[in-house]
Amino acid sequence: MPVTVPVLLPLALPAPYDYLVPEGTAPEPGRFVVVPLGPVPRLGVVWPRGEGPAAPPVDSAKLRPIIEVLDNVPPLPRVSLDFAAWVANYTLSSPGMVLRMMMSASAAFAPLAPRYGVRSIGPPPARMTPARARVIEAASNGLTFVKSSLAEIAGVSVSVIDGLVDAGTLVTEPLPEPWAEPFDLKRERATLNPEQTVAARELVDHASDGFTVTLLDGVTGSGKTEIYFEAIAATLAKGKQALVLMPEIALTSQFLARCEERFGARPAEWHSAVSGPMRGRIWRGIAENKVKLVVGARSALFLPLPDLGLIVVDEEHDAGYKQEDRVSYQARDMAVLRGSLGQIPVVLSSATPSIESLVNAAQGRYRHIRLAQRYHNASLPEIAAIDMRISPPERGSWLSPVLVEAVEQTLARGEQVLLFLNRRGYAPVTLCRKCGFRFECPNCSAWLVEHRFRRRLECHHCGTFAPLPETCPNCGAEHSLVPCGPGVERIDEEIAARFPDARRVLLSSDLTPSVSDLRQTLREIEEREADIIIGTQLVAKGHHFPGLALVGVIDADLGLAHADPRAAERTFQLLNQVTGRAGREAIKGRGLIQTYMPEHPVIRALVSGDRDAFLAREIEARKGAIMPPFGRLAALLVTSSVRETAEAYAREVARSAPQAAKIEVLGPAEAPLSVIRGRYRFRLLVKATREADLQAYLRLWLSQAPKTRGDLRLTVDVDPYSFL
DNA sequence: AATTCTTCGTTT
DNA sequence: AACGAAGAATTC
Repeated sequence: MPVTVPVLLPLALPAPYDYLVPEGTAPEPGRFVVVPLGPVPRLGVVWPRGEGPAAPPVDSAKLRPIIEVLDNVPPLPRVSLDFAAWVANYTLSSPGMVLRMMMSASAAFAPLAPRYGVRSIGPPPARMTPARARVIEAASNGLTFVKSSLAEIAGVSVSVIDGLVDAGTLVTEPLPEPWAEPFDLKRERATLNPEQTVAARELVDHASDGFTVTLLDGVTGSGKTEIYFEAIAATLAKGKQALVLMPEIALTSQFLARCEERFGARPAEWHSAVSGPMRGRIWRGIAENKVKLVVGARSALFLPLPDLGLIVVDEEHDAGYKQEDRVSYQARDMAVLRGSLGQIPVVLSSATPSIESLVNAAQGRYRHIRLAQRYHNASLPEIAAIDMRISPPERGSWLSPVLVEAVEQTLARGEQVLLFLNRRGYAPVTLCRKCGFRFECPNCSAWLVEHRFRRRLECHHCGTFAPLPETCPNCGAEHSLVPCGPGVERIDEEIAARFPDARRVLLSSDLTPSVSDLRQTLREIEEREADIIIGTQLVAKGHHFPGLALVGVIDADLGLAHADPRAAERTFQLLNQVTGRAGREAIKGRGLIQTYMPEHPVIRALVSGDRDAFLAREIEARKGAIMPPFGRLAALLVTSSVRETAEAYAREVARSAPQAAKIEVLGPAEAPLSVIRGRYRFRLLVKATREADLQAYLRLWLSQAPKTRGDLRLTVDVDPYSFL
């Protein structure tokens, strides 16, 4: 009888494949192995026998032996294997694709090239120069430096360093890993106010209870970070690993600095902008249980943390936690699942918690800690709506006179202003005044957005761009093209004209694509090197600007126009978060919201600060409609380059839907964004009650649905967030 | 996901 | 009959 083990490959396959192992050896589950797949060797992971979906037994003649067992790479911990199986099961994706996410650090599987640095060892060079002296001075503390950074500190070129290495003054040696430095848990912590102390105590006291979920729900500026720092400290003190998830990578820099202040060492950072070789080192450090604190984007959830003791999800309400492409998952929900598998506490932190989390707290599934006070007794910003029907902006302007005056007063006091508009570019639509032609994306059902800095028209859905022509492409008229509506670039233009002496910063993801540039800009704002910040939601999320006194929302109605069931909740969260940036410590904050519907419940809730009444209404509405979290949703998306093909197939799929109690199938309906990248889109929506087994239903349905053919694609999104 | 196999239409 | 492109099937 040949001895085999199941091996899961990071591919979209339904189950692991069996491979032969030499007699007497049995690589344990989680071990990385190289196996032949067809003509090519591939990296895979030994899977536990009998877990998850199994392929039908295979002809023993087909079995091929494992090529190599990677004993030098730390294996995936058992909990990661379980997690992969659960996530695959929950999201209806293949376990291989979840494994792929866990292996997204190819450098971790190659032999590690140690990084080298230089260290000063003494004898000064025979020939001394001013440049050399500066280097010796800079390196006099005896630490090992990365060559380029030492050169930068000393203000010399790298060749000077090389010269000193040749002269024997500096020596080249392997750099210690950044996490080799131990955390200093005895450091003096920030003084917590009584409310914070109680909250921190509660978190720390329950840290050993195994799996618990705590919703840390505190107004902006209430010091939630300081509170969960206590839980992190307690976790690190036990020698366990802690994971902090953040929705936006740009936010992590301020968090890293605070960690360093609090614990005296930097956590490992994990997101898409971390370089390949660095990913490899961090991945290994984590798998070897040497890295104890990780801060990262949603993908960090799939790191091989063998001794995880705490998960914190910061800004838990943020829609950025939902991944839509490939495996679609909600990182906040998967974090809770990971916590339950690891029997560890999970902390969800937010100033505007998601309705899902609030309901879970209200129903006793989550513990609920509320903080009503701002840290250092700073007061909450005063929020007011500007009724644009009563105080309309002048012609060609987007700012109401009320907002303009408030900006003037704030600048006069030497305080900072933030103007928020969640729309990139200069103008969302450009049309011809003569014939009414509008620029539309050739591949998507969307208007092209004018970007004046880049001097072109762009599609925000597929990325195509074209230069803005001089004449109308339809009627040939000259000087007839007019931009309609504002984007942040247009607000920037207006501010430049109105306040020529103010120092402006325009923050938009397309203008500051590199993380380091963005971090630099955020730092400059913090240092008060700007008076007016104009930005998209990039500025709304988490970053703290100490000098900010006024936040102006240019168009509060933007997010409310959609028929999206979460539109009101999301708009409330976003605007509460962005206005909450105003005023901390010594400065009294103010938020002004431009709107054409000041009577809308979202605007009223923001102005009155009565969050609970607004949320209670939203919760009741969800309950009545059996929408999440009172019911469950899944979306099926059918796409094809031919409209009729997509529609006909979507109907076939709908017809094949099994009958089930407590489950309802709606559609197909043409998606609101009916074409993206040249593909026509039709949607089906599955509504189920909480008791129904949604995944089992979907699996049954998909197994009996007609096969896709040609360029048809069918994707499933469990717990969809976007309805476009 | 990547490669091989199958089918079908076109070319010589 | 030979060739090529496009789609379907297979990989332990």
